[in-house]
Amino acid sequence: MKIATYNVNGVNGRLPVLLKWLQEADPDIVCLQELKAPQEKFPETSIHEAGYHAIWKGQKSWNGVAILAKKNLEITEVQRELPGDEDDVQSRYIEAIIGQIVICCLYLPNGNPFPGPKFEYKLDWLKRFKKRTNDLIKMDLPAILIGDFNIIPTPFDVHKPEKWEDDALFRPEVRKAFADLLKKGWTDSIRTLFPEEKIYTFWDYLYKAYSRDAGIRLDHILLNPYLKPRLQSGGVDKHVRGWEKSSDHAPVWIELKEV
DNA sequence: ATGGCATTTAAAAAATGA
Repeated sequence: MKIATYNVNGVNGRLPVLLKWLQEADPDIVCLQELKAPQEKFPETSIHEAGYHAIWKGQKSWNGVAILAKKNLEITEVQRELPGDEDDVQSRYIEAIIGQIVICCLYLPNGNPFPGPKFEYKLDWLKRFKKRTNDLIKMDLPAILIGDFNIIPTPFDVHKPEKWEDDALFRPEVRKAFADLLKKGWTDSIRTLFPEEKIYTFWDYLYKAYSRDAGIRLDHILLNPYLKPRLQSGGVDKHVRGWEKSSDHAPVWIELKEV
């Protein structure tokens, strides 16, 4: 079972890139972030023709998340928002059970500029997320937290850490939130597979960041203790970032052993 | 130290991103 996450940065603007990658990578389950499309503008037909069905939560202009699965895999939707704030109108969370695994697809708030209300929103979102993930650990089910966390977990995950000290992606508060998840028993699958390697998932469009490999690692796949023993392989499809009209993120994927 | 890029919405320029 191959499971991937990809911040597409506009699902319609990037549709050719998304379809090309789907065909090449052939994942069973894909979580998408930053659809940047209202609910009715999700390219359902094209996704279908590519061999997938999907659930999604859109929003005009910004945010938006989706879960795609091969048509032979049933998708049972569990949540279409992160519980805990009825006034939160941003489409950043969708959760489903597929192949007996709980898949939590998330697009965590960016939080910049720090300090300010956007950073406070990020911290609040993290608080709600912590509650949800603690509930999931208690439920004794295989579960994955997957998506664009907008968190650089450690200085090793950024090209020039000194330039990011006051950035909302790297602030101690959010790094601690990520570290707390690991402490609770979630496994950072990519870092576990490649403990010593420089691995990035995002390269800015500016400054020739991709050709200089000046990146950051923001997109993560966390496994609960039930799933950890099934982790087989994984990686970042870095070359996709070099394609014409690509997102500024690259797809990240893992493979799980069948039970 | 500044600006450099790219999306959406909507018809120019603003908001957002990381």
